[in-house]
Amino acid sequence: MKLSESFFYTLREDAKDEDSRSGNLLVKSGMIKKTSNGIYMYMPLGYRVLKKIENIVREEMDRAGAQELEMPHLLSQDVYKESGRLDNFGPSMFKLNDRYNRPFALGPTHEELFVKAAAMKIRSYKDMPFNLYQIGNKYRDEVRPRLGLIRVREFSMKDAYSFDIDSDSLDKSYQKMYQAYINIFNRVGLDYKIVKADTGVMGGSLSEEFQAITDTGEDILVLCDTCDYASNIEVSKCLPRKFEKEEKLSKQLEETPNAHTIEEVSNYLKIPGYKLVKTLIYKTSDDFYACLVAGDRDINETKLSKSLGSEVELASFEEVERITNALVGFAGPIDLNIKIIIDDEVLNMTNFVVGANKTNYHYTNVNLDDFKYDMVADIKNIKEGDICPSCGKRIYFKKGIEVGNLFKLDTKYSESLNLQYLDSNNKLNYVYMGCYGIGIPRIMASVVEQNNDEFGIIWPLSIAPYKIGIVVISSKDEEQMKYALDLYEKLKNSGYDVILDDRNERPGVKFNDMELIGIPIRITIGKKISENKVEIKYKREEAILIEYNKLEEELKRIMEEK
RNA sequence: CGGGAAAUGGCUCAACUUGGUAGAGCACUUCGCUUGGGACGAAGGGGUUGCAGGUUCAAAUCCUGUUUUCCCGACCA
Repeated sequence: MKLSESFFYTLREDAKDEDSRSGNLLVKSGMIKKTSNGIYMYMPLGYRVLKKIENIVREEMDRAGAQELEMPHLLSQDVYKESGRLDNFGPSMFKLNDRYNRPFALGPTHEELFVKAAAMKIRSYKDMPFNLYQIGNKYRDEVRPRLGLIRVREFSMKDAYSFDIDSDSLDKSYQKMYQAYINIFNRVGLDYKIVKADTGVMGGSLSEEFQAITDTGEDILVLCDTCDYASNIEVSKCLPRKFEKEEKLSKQLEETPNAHTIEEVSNYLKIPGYKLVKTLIYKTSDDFYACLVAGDRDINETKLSKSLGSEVELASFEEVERITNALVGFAGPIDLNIKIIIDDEVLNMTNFVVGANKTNYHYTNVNLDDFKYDMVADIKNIKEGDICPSCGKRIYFKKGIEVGNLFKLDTKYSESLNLQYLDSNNKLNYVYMGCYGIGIPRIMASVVEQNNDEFGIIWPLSIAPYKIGIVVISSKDEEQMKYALDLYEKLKNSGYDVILDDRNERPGVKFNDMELIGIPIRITIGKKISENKVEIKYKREEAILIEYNKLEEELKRIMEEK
């Protein structure tokens, strides 16, 4: 592509409405443009990157034996009614009506349709295994779109679905996808971790995530270098701490004026947070629960909701005050008339402090015999520096962007949508499914988050919009232009992605643009061309001067090496 | 859906407090000059100030409503 004859622009100023480094760089370099909150145009340059990522994904999926197809995005809501997920998605599904007022939706995910597709083929155990996938847009009315391409409402996703006769066979299909994912994320040049994760609205028995490591990430990863433990904090186990044994004392009502928060109470009573027990009131669709954790811990709502078998939500201030007969901040388990769940760590605690369900009062020296509880479970978040649930050494945190996930769905959807097959004993069985997602724009954003500097993006060769950029120092110099055009044609004919910056601009403008849009290999044709020499530069490394006719050799070397 | 901020040529912002009919830099057009790190000079074009009401002789400016965007807390690729 010749820049002088192309749609090409970059911005000089930062984008005012972007809140992430990657979003800002992608907008500034003319790759994307926001049209609405969480909805973007992909400009020609950005579109090339997107398509290159898609193609890598496609190649690896095909290589793993999956077959590509295309599903509609406009779907009757009946599709989700059948599986019972219409309510599950709730407001995050874009809903609309057709002219006869029949309810439709823009597809947020496609398990149901793939089951229908699979049903066209599956009759007997001989019909499996197989794996179907598509690369297409998903629509989700996210609560808060943000961070450029990281959380958007319309995005291209690769979603694959495997169909197997039993759990062992599913495991093999799953492993194939796992390996394909490793290949994909290596090829796009991401620094990532694979972590255990929550199965969420997808359901099923196992979920793992591929997480791009970056501080911009929205997820917290729990990692251990000693044993390779890696988990999303949402589902990470947290072993209870042991505390020093103490003689049990009897409980005391103590005035704690205006001490609502753990910090205020621990300051007022001059005791550390781990001598307090926090009581938080949660509600499910039909009940309230008091949840107790050590004062210096946070509740993990994912684990809590797993333990209760229901979605949970923090009760409102009004509800808390009605239940405890006290202002918020003084809730406690003693004489409380709702179900009580205690974190397993509380079992190890003695002589602790709890709210007294009376404004401005707490109980001190409380022990487990002082109140009844209905359930013990691990409902706390693990903290940095806690011991590793797997090997007992210390864990640490990193932030990540979820770029891919794998789920073992087992028979969840085949049961709700009645997908069965006949086994060799002439018995009907439910099909075992797995589903596997990759967010294409998220890869794009994550790669930018991980590969940029003060000048701009630094694309890896594999997904750069163009691998090579030729800069002509003076477009009015006939000799320079002659060689540049010659080189441009030659490289293009050899199959390289190449752009030629032949604009009538000063060299600084051209260099800055090449760096902003992140072209990995820059060839500069300037005055030295009269001595048959040009400059070649890989990413931000030092430029080197080489003979014009040794260029192709050098390019080959770079492509192979990097 | 809650809490905070903003909306003015293509972009980044000023003028608003104290109403008087909109300005700068960048970008753009033409000419000249310049070409190894976002040059320079001259002359130009472009905005009914997010939208709708209201107050006023007069509204970018004050008031009310509304929409959109951004930031802080509950979803997921």
